Amino acid sequence: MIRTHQAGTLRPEHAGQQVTLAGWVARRRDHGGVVFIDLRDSSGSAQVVFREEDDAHGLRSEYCVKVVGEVRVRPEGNENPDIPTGGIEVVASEVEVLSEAAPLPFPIEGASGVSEEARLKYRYLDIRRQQLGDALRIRSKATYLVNEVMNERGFVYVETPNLTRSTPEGARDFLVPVRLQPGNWYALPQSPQLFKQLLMVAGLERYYQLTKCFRDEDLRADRQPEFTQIDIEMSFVDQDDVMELGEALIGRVWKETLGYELPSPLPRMTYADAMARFGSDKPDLRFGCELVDLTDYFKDTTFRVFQNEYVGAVVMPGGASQTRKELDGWQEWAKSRGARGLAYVLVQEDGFGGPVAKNLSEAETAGLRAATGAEVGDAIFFAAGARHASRELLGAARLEIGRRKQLIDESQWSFLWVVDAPMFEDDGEGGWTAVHHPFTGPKPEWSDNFQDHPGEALAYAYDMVCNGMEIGGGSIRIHRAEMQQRVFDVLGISKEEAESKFGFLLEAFKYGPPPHGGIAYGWDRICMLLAGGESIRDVIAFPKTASGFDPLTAAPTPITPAQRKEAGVDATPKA
RNA sequence: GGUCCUGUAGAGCAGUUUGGAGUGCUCGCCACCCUGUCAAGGUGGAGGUCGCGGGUUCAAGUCCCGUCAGGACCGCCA
Repeated sequence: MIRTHQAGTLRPEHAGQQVTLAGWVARRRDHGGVVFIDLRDSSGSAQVVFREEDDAHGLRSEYCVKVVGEVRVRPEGNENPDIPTGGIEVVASEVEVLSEAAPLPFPIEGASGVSEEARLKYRYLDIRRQQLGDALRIRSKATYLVNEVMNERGFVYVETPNLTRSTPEGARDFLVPVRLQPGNWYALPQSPQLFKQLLMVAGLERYYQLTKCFRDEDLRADRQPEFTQIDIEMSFVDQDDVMELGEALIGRVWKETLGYELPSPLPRMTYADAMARFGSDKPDLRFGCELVDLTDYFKDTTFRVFQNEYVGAVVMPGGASQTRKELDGWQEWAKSRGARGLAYVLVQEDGFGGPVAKNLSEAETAGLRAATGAEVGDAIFFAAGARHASRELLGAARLEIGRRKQLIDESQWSFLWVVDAPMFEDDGEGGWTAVHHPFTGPKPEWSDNFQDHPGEALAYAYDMVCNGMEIGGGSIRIHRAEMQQRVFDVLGISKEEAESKFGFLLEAFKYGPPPHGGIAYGWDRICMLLAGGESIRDVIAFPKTASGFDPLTAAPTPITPAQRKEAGVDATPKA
């Protein structure tokens, strides 16, 4: 090794030792006769002192240097209690510049306000900064913990292919041309879903993998075109078994990275409750402002807007003092979400304000505060219309209220399971579509008759939710051909279609498939939560921008005509 | 596909409402001074395609149109 010690590990007990350090010039304080350099390596940093004759004036930020010197306790009064190595300094006797650094595109030390574009282009410098470096270290630590827990529990780590076949359902596939078979294409997996079920047929019983998944959809703060899942599948299990494992896994990760003890067992909420109370299938329980169902309350109303399948409300504490501009802003906000607007009343000392108030009868206004729990000074937002859409609107309004009024306690963790989601939802064209995926089983009580009531049947599925974010989701799968056929029937998938899309899975299920179920956790999102990031880009070493561009490598790039020809991009597949 | 925000020196910003000389701030960079700092300090200096293209105007960073890039959201993401 070039060095004998790591800078961040030096303490007063090292005093008197001759050490060799290697790292980067973090900060320099040049006093002419004496020069201080903070030498940083992956362990932290330590102050190195040079005297005039050492000629350290030429050292610049982020030069990579080797320093030989003696550790000593700092002179009386010069200790810095704010840093771990503040009790000592290294008196340099020798310095070697291992490599120089050009002027930096942004500071490594100090100020954090740098555009993400610049940070991505010089990602290696961004990672040199403490925040991102720490985030990647937390991610690494958490990854080891996952492997530890899964190993302890007897899971078999299996790698599944990244070059596989396109399955038409779900997200858009990334496609890869195949030179050896011009005109034929691989797809990158959206998840190893079918493979892990095959591994259950294969008798492995317990499978897991930290695996990349690929989906060619528009990006968001919590979505990248390639992302990582902890993919898990288990045989001979019930829902409770998968949930127990998940709690143990996530609990261990939170405990050993953040020292936070997960409540055990985690609270469970049904999908129906979550929608009714929070207008979301992934409720953030860190604050109140629950939705109020006023459908009954307004059942005899003369106000036509409220003569609807569903009328609900959410209260904004202190919302009555909003300016006209702010209240108009809510209308714009609602319209941007595809709603007509967001009716509201303001609860004032002398009655109700706002344009909707005059449409309500005396009897309706009289009980409104009691019905909604609103206090003087609050605003009440209403949504009326189709039940599901109205609740989603109110749920989104609730989150917006939480943000604007800073009701969310960011120091809290709110974990829960959301269970009993519907199996199917209206596809808007008179048919049904799978809420989870077509291999998700019904809850046991629906196993015989889900096909007769597709709108009501509940899936044997579960989502783990943390702070209003879905961090994992799974289900108990169908393992009987007869039941799978009934699901395909509901979804309008013909035998031929099923055969062509999932034939290999159905074939496998002829050979004694065990009952099985599993779950997949969104690893980037989990690491983002652990690292306190605002975007999964904050925990990914080399992420892409919202348009799928990588500013560092400038990928994607055009291909040459020769590459195009060789790859067989334009070839017609043989019949 | 849609809505909104942003783009000014290497970084972060102000200036754009009300058009008038690239006007300014903090940091960084370069030179010099400086023997106890730790966001060191001082003096001086360099550094600009105001994202790009077009238009209006005597005059555009500023107004208009288009476009590109980044970000947030809606659609989408079984």
